[in-house]
Parts: sequence; structure tokens; C-alpha cells
Amino acid sequence: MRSIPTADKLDSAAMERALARLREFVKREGLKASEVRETIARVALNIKGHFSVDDLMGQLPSLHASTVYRVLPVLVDAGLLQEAPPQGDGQRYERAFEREHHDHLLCTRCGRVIEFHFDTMEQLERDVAQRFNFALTNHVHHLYGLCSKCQRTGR
Amino acid sequence: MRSIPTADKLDSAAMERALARLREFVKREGLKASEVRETIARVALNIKGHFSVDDLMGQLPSLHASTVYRVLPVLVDAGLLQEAPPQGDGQRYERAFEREHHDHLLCTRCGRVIEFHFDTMEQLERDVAQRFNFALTNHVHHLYGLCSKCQRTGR
DNA sequence: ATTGTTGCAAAGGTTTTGCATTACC
DNA sequence: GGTAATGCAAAACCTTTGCAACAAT
Repeated sequence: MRSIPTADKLDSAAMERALARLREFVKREGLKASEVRETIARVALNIKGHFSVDDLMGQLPSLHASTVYRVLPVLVDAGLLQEAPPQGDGQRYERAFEREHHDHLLCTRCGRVIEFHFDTMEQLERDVAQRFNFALTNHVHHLYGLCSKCQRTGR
Repeated sequence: MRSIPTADKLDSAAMERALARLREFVKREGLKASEVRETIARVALNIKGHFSVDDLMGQLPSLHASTVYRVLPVLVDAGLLQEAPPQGDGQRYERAFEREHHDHLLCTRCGRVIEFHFDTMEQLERDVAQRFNFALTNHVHHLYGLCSKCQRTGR
């Protein structure tokens, strides 16, 4: 079991790989190139950690919400982003591109997020799926509790 | 590892225990008794499986949505209900009272839900929490994929 | 020329809130 | 009498949709 560093800014080479992947996806799906979509991708990929649609729009003041809402699913399908666990209202996202799969440990008091990978757990999930003849496509695994700091700070 | 029967109607003795628990909770919290709240509890506890707020309101035509929305969190806090995995829009619930803790396997094609309990998995979750000094309060663990039937029925 | 993309405004759906009334303690 | 619960209407919130203008193939 090990913790995984939270999503951080991409260096420029990685950003280029991400955009190349997006372009491939766009071509494969018969969509058309778009400067706006790449801008949204660039900004989203540079956000550290989890973000809400609002956080993202705050960094894209010239774009309309409906555009952002329409683009986000494309970025998810292209494998650049993935949905992140809910905290408050609205969908949250995090970078998926060039990150390992991970589960989340979330502090319900302070919002701290620890991301971890645990192979044994993943294996057990595959065991469960096999036992019930499911073909697993993805999973959501969030552990909620109080982090060490918040445990000390009284209730 | 074993599957858990989906929530079913409570027999009348169990229903009485559930209502007793609700009354205790209400007293402990300094709330007041309410016939409406007990009606909502009774109807909710008799729904088999997962349900949406809409499903519930369909069985309580005389009650206002705002009332149901205000009561549901109380029933959750009292331990009668718990949140269930999302399927489509809106929050879903399922009975928690006198049911074992379980995780969910969900078919993304037909909506089939299998509930299972897997001790080893729970132990691993506790291990993760301990490793990061978290005091675990609850967790969400949903496995998504295609059930055996839907795998056979082509894409 | 055709088809996807964007901005805008409007609508959609679920959930929350303010307020007056009613019910409980 | 004081406080919680309820019904109602309105608002809030996030998200989606229709449409016209624009951009890409």
C-alpha cells in the first residue's frame, strides 16, 4: 500500500502528450479541432488536486458555462480527466492523464484528501467481480473519516 | 465473501423496533414526535431495494416534497436509512436498519444491483485508515461493470 | 456544403429556504 | 408558551437544451 502524490501541474512535455492524446481522441470520434477545448484542457490539467466546475470556470472567465459543461465529458472520455469524489455541491474532477489509478481517503472535517494505491484491495475487487460474473469497468472507493489532525482538534 | 439479500419489507415486529429507534433518536436530539415522520419512515422502510426521493413521494401523495426532504436526513441520522449509490438523477436511499453493512456491484447496462459483504476487504480498509492515521466513519465502495447477462447480450 | 462548436438565454431537475400555520411538549 | 414540524411558494443551485452564429473539414 502506498500513497500517491496528488495531481500536480504538468510540465510542458507532458502537457503536449496530453493534448496529442486529446487530438487523437477527437479525430477518432469524428469531432472537430477546437482551440477552446484545448484551452479548457490546458487549464484543467494544470489544476492541482480536485476541482469543481466552478473552480475551473473561475480560471476561464471568457468562456460560457455551457461550453465548459459540454467539454468536460469529452476530456473525461479522452482519458485526460476523471470524476473525483463529491465534496459539497456539484461534480468534481481531477487529472487522470499520466496518473496511477488510486482510491481516496477523505477527511470529513477539513477536506484533506489522501490518495492511495493498494494492490491487494484491487485484487479483492477483481475476486468479487469474478465471483458474481461481472466484467468490471471501474469502481468508486472512498473512505471517509477524520484525519489525524482533526482527531486531535476535539469534535 | 457472500452476497447479501437486498432490503426487503420489514415484518411488523421489526418495524416496531425501527420506530422505537426513531423515537429514541428524536428524544435524544430534542426533537418532537411527529406522525408524519413516522409515516415516512414506515413507507421508506417497506420499499424493497434502492429508491429515489421520487419513488418515495409517489407512495406519499399527500405529503409535500419539502417535508420529505427534511425528514430523510433525520431517518439517515437515526440509522434507519442510508444513502445508496446514484443511478440517474437525485439521491437514492436504502434501508440500513437491521441490515448488514455491504458494498455494491452495479451493472451499468441493466441497473442490476448485487450487494455483498467481504470481510477481508473491510479489514484492508481498516489497514489503510490506520496507516494514514484516519479514524474511519464510513466508506463508499461501488464496483461498476456488466453483469453476466448483459455481457452475453452483445454491446 | 456539411457538420461540429460556441455563446446566449431559457428551461430542466432536484433540493433548499422563508414564512405562516399547526402540532407537540 | 415556546419550539419543532409542516405545507406552500419561491428561490437556489447545478446542469442541460434549443437556437443562431461561427468555425472546421
